[in-house]
Amino acid sequence: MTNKDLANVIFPNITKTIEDYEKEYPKRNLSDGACVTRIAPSPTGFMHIGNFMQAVTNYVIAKQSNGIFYLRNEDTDKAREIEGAVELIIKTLKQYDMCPDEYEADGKVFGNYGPYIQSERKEIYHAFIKHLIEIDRAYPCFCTTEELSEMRENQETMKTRTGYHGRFARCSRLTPEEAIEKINNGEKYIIRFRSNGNFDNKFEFNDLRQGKLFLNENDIDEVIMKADSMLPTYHFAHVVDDHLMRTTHVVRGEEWLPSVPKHIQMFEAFGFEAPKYIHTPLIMKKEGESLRKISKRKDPEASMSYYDELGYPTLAVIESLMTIINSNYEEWHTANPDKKFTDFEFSADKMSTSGALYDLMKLDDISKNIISKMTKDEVYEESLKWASIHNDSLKELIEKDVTYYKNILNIEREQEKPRKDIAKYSDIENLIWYMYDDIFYNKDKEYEWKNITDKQEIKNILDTYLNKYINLEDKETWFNNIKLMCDELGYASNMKEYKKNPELFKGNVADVSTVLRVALTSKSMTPDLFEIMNLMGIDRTKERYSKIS
RNA sequence: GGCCGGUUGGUGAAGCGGCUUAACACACAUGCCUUUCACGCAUGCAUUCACGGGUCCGAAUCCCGUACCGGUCACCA
Repeated sequence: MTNKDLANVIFPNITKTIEDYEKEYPKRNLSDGACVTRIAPSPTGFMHIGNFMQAVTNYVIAKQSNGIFYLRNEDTDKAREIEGAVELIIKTLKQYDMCPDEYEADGKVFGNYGPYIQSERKEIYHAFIKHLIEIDRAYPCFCTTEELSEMRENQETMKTRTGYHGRFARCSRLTPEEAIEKINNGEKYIIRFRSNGNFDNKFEFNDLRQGKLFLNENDIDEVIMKADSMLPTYHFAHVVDDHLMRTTHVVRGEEWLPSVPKHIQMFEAFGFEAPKYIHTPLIMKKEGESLRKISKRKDPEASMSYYDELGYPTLAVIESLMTIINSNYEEWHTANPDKKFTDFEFSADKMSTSGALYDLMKLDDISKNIISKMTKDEVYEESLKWASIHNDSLKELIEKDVTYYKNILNIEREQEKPRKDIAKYSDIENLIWYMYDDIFYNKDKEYEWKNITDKQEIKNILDTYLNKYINLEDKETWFNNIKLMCDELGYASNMKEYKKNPELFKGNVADVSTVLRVALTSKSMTPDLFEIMNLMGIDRTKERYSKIS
């Protein structure tokens, strides 16, 4: 009996050959230099910011080379699969305007290189495994879990390298006859790849980010097909899928680097060219003195839903990630303010080498800049979209009077140097509530008086203002009136003079303005007072001032 | 423990043997401008690149060792 017989015993119904599949999934017809990238999540839960960062990287590489960015659902671990996980990832990608060119969802396949769900590719994997068995590069292994862990313990006490290799690889020495007999006896088995490597040999591997690396050859006979589901392990699926789907660049987490020798070996066994690899740093978080991987349980910001809930513009999240992906992104962006992030020339070797700390402050800064450059209509639309899902009271506020809301947003906006106070849509409510009378009068608030706190003096300023000086014609007249009032009441209307001889005055025009501001809004920090007063109108201003006592 | 990688300010980092008295950005501080805050502008913030040794006329940059940090060693991806 031969390996061919063995292969037929294991896969009696597999008739397609790997050549058939080669023809079915031919090399993609793309322009020179076009990159085919992918995001290959396993559907085990939420969308992690690290996965998302890889998605952004893949997306940028594909888009800027006129290539293809596709999504492959790696659902070979049925035990860990969580329903709806991939749908969430696709939804997130679409939300961020990074929809894959090819993917599969809701029973529909988009693209010619599918299925894009691994559990639907079983037959393909089987054909490839069958081929390996035929050429004696794979074999069934009948070792039980118990035997394997016993072996491991032995290896540990003997202080030898653990794993199924060399003389420890018992089943690798089974003849086809023996193997077939065991199978016929109903013994459970898995399929292992037959390594031809020598751990003491090094080979050169070129990672596009890390550069030249010298890695030990793999000598472990890795499991390539699992017993119960007959589905492939990650390693094998990676080799088959990325070849058949004609992936040119694999961007994946650094945690995969140690298994590169296995993957290279498998590509070689088939005579396939391996893709180019970019192993990306993990996103880290500082905890006390030490760094650790950003974690789903401890760090809410690890989940993409965090940014959604707080209402960060999608572009802000992407750009903040871009600054980690390539730290020269920011400089490029200031030099090319009108270009899209996909136009940025990504270079793998500029990726950071150590684990990046995700900086929420930086995100806020980027986000403030982005929102400040939006028109009032854009902010209105985006904030309403956000509020409709995440904040009922803001939604109500907006819809009560859309024009008024837009006018509020427009204070110090749509000008050359716009105000930057909104980092995320969830900030808005707290920034504008005092513009609404029903909230203003019902809210339990404190007036943030500054230098002038004497009730009598405040009353005096407000009364004088209301009686003689209130004027909303234009900003200049308005402010001139305030200055005139300052002169009358003994406050300095000119800051320079005040600074020269502060003792000559009761205070200055800034102090007086602050009183007018706080009395109107209760806050010492607001956008331009004239515009606020103008928006509210004289009657509402009088009303609010009259409530101060 | 084996293998691989990393270590530049509060943070992200640039630099890859002389152009560095270590870029840029965030944060922070101060000043200016200003009706406050913010915006904007200006200035300051690592005499030093984990530590020790070596190579060299010259090192953050190359080599060796030490320490620390991270990844990985599953029928998980």
